Parts: sequence; C-alpha cells; structure tokens
Amino acid sequence: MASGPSWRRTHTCGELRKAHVGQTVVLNGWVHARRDHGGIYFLDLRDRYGLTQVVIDERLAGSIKLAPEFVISVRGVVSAREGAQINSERPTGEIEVLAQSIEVLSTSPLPPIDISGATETALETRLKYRYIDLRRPQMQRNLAHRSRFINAMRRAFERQGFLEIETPILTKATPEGARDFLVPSRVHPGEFYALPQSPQIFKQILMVAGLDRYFQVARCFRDEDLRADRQLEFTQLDMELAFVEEEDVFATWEQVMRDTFKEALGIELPIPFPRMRWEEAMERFGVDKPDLRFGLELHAVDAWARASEFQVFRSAVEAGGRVMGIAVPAQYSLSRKDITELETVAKGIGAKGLAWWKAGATGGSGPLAKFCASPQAAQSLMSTMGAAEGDTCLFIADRTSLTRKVLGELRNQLGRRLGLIPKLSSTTDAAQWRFTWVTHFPLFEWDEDAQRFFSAHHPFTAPEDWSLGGALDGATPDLGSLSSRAYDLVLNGWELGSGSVRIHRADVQQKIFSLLGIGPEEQKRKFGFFVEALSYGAPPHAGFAMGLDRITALTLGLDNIREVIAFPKTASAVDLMCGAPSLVDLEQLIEVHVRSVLPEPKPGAAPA
RNA sequence: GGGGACGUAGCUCAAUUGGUUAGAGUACCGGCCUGUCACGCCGGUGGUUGCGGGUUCGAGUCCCGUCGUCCUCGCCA
Repeated sequence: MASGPSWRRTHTCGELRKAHVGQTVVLNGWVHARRDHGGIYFLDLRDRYGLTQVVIDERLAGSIKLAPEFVISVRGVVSAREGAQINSERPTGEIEVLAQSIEVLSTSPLPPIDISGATETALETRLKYRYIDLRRPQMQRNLAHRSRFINAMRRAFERQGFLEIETPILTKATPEGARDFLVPSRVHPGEFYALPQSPQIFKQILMVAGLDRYFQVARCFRDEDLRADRQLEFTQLDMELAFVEEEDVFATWEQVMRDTFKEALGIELPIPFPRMRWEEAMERFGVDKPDLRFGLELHAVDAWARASEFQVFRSAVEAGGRVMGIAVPAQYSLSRKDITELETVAKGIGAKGLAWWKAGATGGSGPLAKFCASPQAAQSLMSTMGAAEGDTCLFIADRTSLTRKVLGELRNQLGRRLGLIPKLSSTTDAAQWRFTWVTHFPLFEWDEDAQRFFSAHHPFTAPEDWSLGGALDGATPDLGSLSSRAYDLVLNGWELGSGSVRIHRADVQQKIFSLLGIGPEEQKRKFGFFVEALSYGAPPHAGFAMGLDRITALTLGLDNIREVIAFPKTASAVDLMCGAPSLVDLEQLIEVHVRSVLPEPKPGAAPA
C-alpha cells in the first residue's frame, strides 16, 4: 500500500471496472461536469485516463461547493450500475463511485476554453491558455500518440543497432540554408553561437568517428516564416549510417516505419516503398512530393503541340518550354464554372491561362476544339492524354518549371475537390498510407536574385557523378543539370523528411564549396574543421531525417502540427502563453555585449 | 515583405440599406427536482462590438490607420 497524504489517489479516472465493486477508493481529478438532481448529484471526474461518475448524496458526503475545473479528491465506494444506469459509451460506465468525502485541492474561475469539446475555441485563446487547452481529451490523445509513436521509432532503431547520441544546441552558424538563431557569447565579446538547423555536420563527424549507426530525436531551429506544417523549432528523427548507400538507408527506414506503424497504429505497412526519380515525379505529378492516392497524372503533349496550329502551344515548345495536361474523366463532369475557378488558381501561380478541351473524336468542344477538327488531331490528342470521349483535358503551356508547378497544384486541388482522397481518420487500412521515395534530386538550383547556384539539398550531398561532370578535373559542366544522391520520403503528398548519400571525400567537398562560390579562405573559416575531419579517414556514409511533428500529425489525420506540439508558436512566431519573444533588461544585453538597433517606428503607429 | 479571411457576452455565433435598449445557443450563478450522463423546468448575471481616428442627426455595420489570429506566396540548404 502506497503511503502518502489522505487525498492521494488509489486509482485513475479511467481505471475502475465491475471487478472493483465494493472497494473503497480515492480518485483525484478535475470537475468535468455536474448533474444536480436535488439531494443527489452526479459528477464526472476527469483525469488523463478518462472520466468516472461520482455520485454525491449530501447526507453522506456533506454539502460542498464544486465548480468546473476544481481539482478534488474523492473518497468513496465503487458501486455497480444496473440496467438503464449503465453508460455503455464510457469504459467506466458500468460503475460509479459513491462519495463518502470530498476534499477540494484547488479551485478555478470559469475557464476560457470549453474542455468538453462542445464548441471549438479560437486558436488564439487555446494558445494563451495552453495549460487548459491541453486538458482537453483530444489534446491528451494527440500528445500520447506522439509519445507512443516516437518511442516506437526509438525501439525500432535500437533493434537495428543504432546508438542514440546527443549533439550540441549551442553550435556554429551555418552559412547557406535557412536563417540562423543566434546566441551571443558572454565570455567572447562580439561572438555568437547559433542554434542548429539540424545536427548535419555533427552526425557526419560521428560517422568519421566510427560510431557507424547514429540516431537522435533532435530539436532543430530555423528562423523562417511559419506555416501550418512549419514551426521555428521542430523535431526530427535524425539518423546516419556508415558504409552504406541509398538502398541501405531506404531499407532501414522501411523497417522502422513498418515496426512503428504496427506498434503505434496497428497498421501493417507493405514494404518496400516505391522509388521514383525526381525527374519522374515532376513529369508525372508536377511536384516533388506526389500524392499517390489518386491518379490524374500529367501528360506531355509537346509533340502534339509542336505539330498543331495553336500558336500559344507551339511558341511555348519552340521557346524551350513545355505543354502538359491533365485529363479529368467525364464522370466528374467538370463544369465551365469549375474550369474558370481552376484557371484563376492557375493564374494565381503564374500561368498565363488555362487551355481546355472536352475530348471528342469529332473535335470535341472548348477553346481547343478548332485545333482538333481533324479526326487525326483529335484522336492523337486523346491518346496522348489517355483521355476518353467526354473527358475534360486541362492544359498549361509555359516554361518547364512553371508548367509542372501549375499542373501539380491543379492536380492536388482536383484530387480534393473531386473527393478522390479518402479520409484518414482512425483508419487501419494500410492502402491509405502511400509512401514513396523520391530520389536523385538536382544537385544545384539557380537563384535568379542572387545570380548564383545553391545546393538543392545541402552542400554535403554527394553528386550522382563523383567527377561532377568533369568539374573535379577542371572542366566547366552545366551545374544546373547535375544530379545528386539526395532523396525525400513522401507520404500522401507530404514531405516527411529528406536525406542523402554524403560526400566523404575532402577533395569533392572542397570542389562543391568552390562551385557554390565559397572561396578557400571562407571554406577554411567556416568549414575548415569539417573538411579536415573528412581528410582523416571518412567512411562512405548516408543518412536521413524525418519531421516528427508532421508524421505524428499525419498519423492522427491532422493537417496542422500545432495539434501535436505542446507549446507551439503563432504564425507571427509568438508564444502567446508566456509572451516570448520579449524585451530584456539592459543589464542582460550589456553582459552579452549586445546593443539593440531597432527599425524606425512606422508613421502613425500607436504608441506602445 | 505581398495576398486573402477573421476579430461582437466566458465559449460558439447572429444582428436587413447605416436606424429603438446589440440578440441566440451554450456555459456560469440562484431556485426546484433522488438516477442523470448534451439531465429537465423556472429565473438571473454577463458587452470598451480588438484599439485609435474620421464621415454622419445616428456607426457593430461605411472610410483611414493600427494591433492580433488564421491560411497562403515569397522564404524554409
């Protein structure tokens, strides 16, 4: 028997069953709901584990003032409920606790959040009073799911011989990539630590150090604007292996995902996951994170366009661009209004227009009909598009990247609008979880504003061709066409994470830096230690990191990661509960040798 | 930085073309009720319509500014 104060609970509010009838128990929890019948009243007591009905007969328990969200201790006897009194909706519905005494442990004013879930409280209020919001059974379920999911992943990695190793939070600023969060050094005036955007360099160095198989549940920080699926700080399951290539990483993760889905969700995922080169994903789906739960794939109609009389199509192809389309089956009967709305979407992304054609062997209808007047032209377009009589074909003609981007977005919107995406809520149907690896991303991407190339993934990514198209030997290849050994894992249109085979050769690493415009002096200052580490016997290695906020939200059928983060920030990067960020005392700034230089106040702005 | 939506009672929302004292549901408080579990019935409290300015005889409603929240583009190696 546990000793302790008289109010200490003997059971939780989700625990008592018929087998406990007759026992004297003590429950602790929050007053969830009351139903007063005069002389007798019913109380639902709530904790993390559930609800238990407490029956209060004032002749036994005495008169006591209870209001919502009071924290109380109830001592009483477990009693069976009979017949119509049984609540079959609740696990504890076959019993109730007859109160003998009640002690109020804590009181509460009327809470600003409806904990019962009858109304959906504004997010702003939920975040300000997060400690109340988190009492809601749904949030407790979300956080419990997250905990179970991540722990299952941990076990899955340990079974495969991985070591969990922590890396520093106070580290060195990373050039390239996202904006860093900086932390001033008190000891070294004028110098700064940075919070890690990821443990990338550390995990590679762990491979050089011979740790061979590393993983970590790692907090990452990126000072960029937030989104529904992005926070300033987020959590990754980060990992790295030595003496491996792509397929070893894929196989490891497939097993981890299979184990985790089975343990945390009871779902038997089929493995291996399909693989698809980046170029194929872009060509078939228009995006690098294809949602494979529905069809509506893109079709290239460049050849047809080149031969056609339609000037818009011809000139797009002749200018080096593309003409591509989506065929929407006749059964979805896309209306003129639907098409106009889709055109608005397309133009919003940057398309000049949206051409459409209702397929027909005798020319069909719509703006393209007159270019399909000949049966040959109509038939050829239908077969290129994989379209049948009556299907609606939507076309974009533009430079390659925009054509893909617009059609990719239209495809996703059509998938949603036409109801092609099944609901994920609490499903155990493995077929609804469509994973795919997307491989061989481009190595570099051209940045128009900066007028230079950047790493598409990060500068430690191995090229598909170690000679870098001859650049290693002094040639000057077209950097934009080089392919990398970077890969993403995609689930139902979400990017779950990314990784790559790394560069383990100091010469190739230095060449990549040079191609990115980072000269020898800058390389030495920023990455000298890392290149030096590579020079001391670096094994071939590769790795991956998965966004845990995203995967845990997705597996709950949620599309906002705030629902699986205990204390998230708003879209403007504010913690509404504690009021961060905030001003600090001048003394604190002086101590870390920092002076605030504020932007000019906006004219007409209200005084603070 | 750009675009869009929103801000009214503790919570969720309504309020006609600018027009009487800003309403409803729910919650809460009080009363009644011994088997409810969305308890029921009766009564009641509760409002700086985010904030500031303007137009008007009159502003929740129109205009300007500002603050905040959400979504989104840019951004996120």
